This record gives sequence, C-alpha cells and structure tokens, in this order.
Amino acid sequence: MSTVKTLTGEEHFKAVISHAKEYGFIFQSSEIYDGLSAVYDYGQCGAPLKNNIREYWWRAMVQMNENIAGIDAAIFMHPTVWKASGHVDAFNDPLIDNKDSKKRYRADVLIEDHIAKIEAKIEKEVTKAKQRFGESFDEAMFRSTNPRVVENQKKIDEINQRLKDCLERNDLEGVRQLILDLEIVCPVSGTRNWTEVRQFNLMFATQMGSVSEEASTIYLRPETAQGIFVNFLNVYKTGRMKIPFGIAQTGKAFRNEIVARQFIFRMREFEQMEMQYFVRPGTEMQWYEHWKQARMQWHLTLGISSTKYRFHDHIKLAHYANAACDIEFEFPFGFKELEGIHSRTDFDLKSHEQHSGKKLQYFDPELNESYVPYVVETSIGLDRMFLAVLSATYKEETLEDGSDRTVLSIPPALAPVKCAVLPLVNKDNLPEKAREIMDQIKFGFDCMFDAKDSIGKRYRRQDAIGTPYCITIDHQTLQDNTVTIRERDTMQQERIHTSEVSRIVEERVSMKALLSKVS
RNA sequence: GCGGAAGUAGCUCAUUUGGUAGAGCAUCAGCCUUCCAAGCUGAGGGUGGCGGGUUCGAGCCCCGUCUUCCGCUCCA
Repeated sequence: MSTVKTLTGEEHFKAVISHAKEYGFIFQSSEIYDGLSAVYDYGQCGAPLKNNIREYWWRAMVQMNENIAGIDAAIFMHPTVWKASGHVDAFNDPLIDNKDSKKRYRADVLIEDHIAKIEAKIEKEVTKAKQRFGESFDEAMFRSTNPRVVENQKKIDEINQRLKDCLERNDLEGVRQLILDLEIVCPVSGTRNWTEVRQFNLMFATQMGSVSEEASTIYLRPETAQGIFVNFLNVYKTGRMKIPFGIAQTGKAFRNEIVARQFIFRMREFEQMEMQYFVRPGTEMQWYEHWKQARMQWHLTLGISSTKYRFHDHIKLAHYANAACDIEFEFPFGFKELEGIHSRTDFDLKSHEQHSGKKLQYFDPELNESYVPYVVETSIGLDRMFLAVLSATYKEETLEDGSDRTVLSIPPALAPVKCAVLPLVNKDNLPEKAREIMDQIKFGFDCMFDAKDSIGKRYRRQDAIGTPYCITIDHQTLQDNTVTIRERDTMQQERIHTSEVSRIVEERVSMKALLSKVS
C-alpha cells in the first residue's frame, strides 16, 4: 500500500501552485513582462480541466433540468444596468488609511460607527428615564423633548446629511473633512493622522464608440447575474417558460479587487457559473432549500471527500436577500466560499422595472394574475472550483518500494487527458502498433501518446496531470491484440482486447455516470 | 493600497570582503530496453525581474519600479 504524505496547509498550497505551473495548468498572465497582478492564464492542461468543470455544471443544470434555459449574455451591458443592480454605489467605497496604525477603513463606515456611538448615548438616556418614570413613561414624548436626546439626534441628522451630500457629489475631501470635524480617531492607534480619502473603482470602465469625443463610458460586468435579469422577459416569452423556471449561464466577470491574492482564488478577471431560478412569491424558501441541497449534491457527486464541504448560513443579509448561504470548501488556506445560494427576492427585477420602465412580470395562469417573480440564485466561481479540484486531488505518495509519486486524482470525467497510449519500448514495431490504436480511439476522448523514457517514468508523468488510464502496448499485443490498461489511483492493470479499449475507457471517463447521480 | 520578506536556467538551489555565472532534476538528440522515477553519450537553455546610481569592475552595495509570498477591509 502507498502512503500519502501529510503536508501543512502552506506546504500543500505552495506545492499545488508550482505543480500547476510545471504541468501546464495555470500560468501567470504576461509572465515574460513580469506578470500582471491577480490575472492568470490556463495552460494546455488547465484549459481542458476548466472546460470539463464548466461542462459538468452546464449539463447538470441545463441538460438535466427541462425548465432551465442556458444563455450567453454579453460582457458589455448598458450603464444603467449597474445603477439598477446597485453596483455603481456598492462598488465605489471611499477608503481612508490611518498613517499610524496602517489600518484601512471605509470612510463612510467610520462615520456611521461614530453615529452609532451617539445613538447609543440616546438609548442610554432613554433607558435611564424609563427606569426613573416606570409605567407612566412616554418614550415618544421623551425622545422629542429631552434636551440631551434632541441635541444628539440633531447631531446625527446633521452628520447624515453631510455624509449623504458628500457621497452624492462624490466629494471625497468633504468626507475627510467630516471625519476630521467629528474628531474620529483610529480604533487601533487612537490618532487622527488620516490619509486622503480615496475611491477604489471596483468596476472596470472602458469606452464604447471609436471616436473619443462621442465615446461613452461602459463597464465590464462585475457579475453575470444581470445578464440573466435583463433577459428574463426574452427567455420567458420566446422559450415558452412556466414558473418555476431557471436561466443559467457561465461567463467572465471583472472586479478591481483591493486585495487580490491567494492564486486563482481571487482574480481580477474570473468566471462565474450562475443560475437564477424564478419562482412564485411565497415559495422562495422551499426552492432555496431545494437548490441548497441540489448544489451540494452536485459537489459531492464528484467524489471529493464530503468533509471538505460545509454550509455557511449568512446571518447578516445583503439588502436584496431574505436568505443566503455559502457552500464553503476547505482550501489549503482554510474553509472559504466556493459557491453562494441566495434568495434574492424580487429586488433585481423590480429595480430593473423601475430603471427601464418595462414591466418584468410573469402572468401566472393558475392564479390568474401577474407578479414580479422571486429569484433564488446559485452562483459558483469556476476558477475557485478549479482550485478546489486541484488542491483536493493533489497528493504526494510514498509507494511500498520507497519511491515517490505525485498524483492528481481528478475525477475521470474532469481529467484533461483521459487516456495515455504507451508503447512499452520505443522499438520492435511497438510505437507503430501504438499509433494504430491511438488513431482508433482518439475520436472518443482526449488521448496522449508518449514513447520517451522508461515506462515507469511515463506512468508518473501521466499521474502528475491526472490521466485516469494508461494503455500499454507490449510484445504480446503484436501476437494477440491485447493491451494492458492501468488505473491511475490503484496502479492496477488488467489485460483487455484492443477492440474493447474505446468502450471501456469511454464508460469509465464519461460524464453520464455523474449526471445520473445529480438529477 | 500599507507594513514585512523575497526575485539567479522550465523547477529546486549554489556562487559571502563586489573580480569572466554553476549543479541536480527537467527538456531535446542518439544509444540501451526494462510494466511503475533516478542507465550511457551529447546538446540547447541565463544581458542574474526590470531601470537607474556608486565603482576600474555589481548577481552581491544604494535608489526606483514590477512581481510573488506573509499580515489588514470587500467578494465568486
């Protein structure tokens, strides 16, 4: 039996990153020019693995669900989309640093925290008064007449007004002045040694229109979901959809992260796989539960240990959600969000109704009425899923004979190469025979031919990129047309007829088996 | 973005008062032939991250810049 080496999280992560480069999974973008921060390219093994993960998702969602339609919306969208979605506001946080503690804060949050302190003072007054007056206490009256409460409330209103004015006018200097005027100190250093307030544009802007004077600013989408919402009516009308139904898509999204790190976990350009499920209002919680379970099932079907996954329910909900959870995955650097499942209410469609003036409603024949559907969203990062697969399947083993091997136990259906074709020795007509077999089977799945170096070394090379099967052509093959087929994880071999290779490999690497378990 | 560490061949690393840049693995060609890495011979591959400065001379000292890694706020 082989034993798997135990690596610390950091060792494991480093090993995965260098393995990803060494075997052509992930390269840093523009590496010959010193790279581009937080942007990565997928190499000759990475691209097929990524495609396979995407295909597994697409087929599990679109092919396996009659009522889910797949689309492919453009990355460029009308600028108003991002006003409607809230990204224009939410993605323009004003930030400020304290020069002494080197801590960074959101400037508006600092001010809001200050307001919260004043509010706490008011509550204290009220509580005290309540105790003093007992039964006869008129809280509303107290709040409107007590001088200290009134004064504090006035302060709060003034601060709120100033903050609102500044944010609306995009007056960053005004925000800074407000922080100085309020004498807000850094909670860590206790000083008022603040930097300028700076704005980080989390959306990438570009120009539409080739003549610069006439060009207008548009954004690369920071999420794919809006491409689904703006097409809700199109798909509903042209696809003859009946609620509940879903719209799915995969695609690139772009965010200027303040801190972009941890390899491909957090990238500026990344790919999402999202499905928005439109349901009758009031039924959203049952569908939320349904998709929570269905999505977890999709993950577990891959065969990666279930202990690597867990749900994390959000306590604090975003403004558009009435329920939300993450599927977290245990990456080498700990449990982190891999997928989100959100009950988004009718926030998005309603907002688009308001901004576009179009009626984004569904006529429900059962109820004989129209309504804005509620939405349950499932959203998974493809690159994160890629990293999950890579880090969960990377293993360094010590074999019985004391030798080492590095193997990626990638689920066969996702593996970049399905089958290697190896002549045992590079002579005696074995390479020719091997080519002949390769030419027969290559139509069904990705194959790789390798005749260089010893057979053991070639097996290790295939293990390193996660090839589930190796077909070896030996002298016996020339006599009876049989070959050995070696399984990656067990390294066990069996002898099969060449005419069966295609069928057997196809059976074992096919996505069908996975799909039958998720639906 | 801020603070700390680092950057030499595809990978892992040497080269210590600053004096012409090396090894192993990997790659390629040939030989050998053997079902689980590490046989033999040969070859290619580096303007030392990049730019500037000090010096007769810089991989090494200084400055800038880029990238990566470790700590802080948002997200998929």
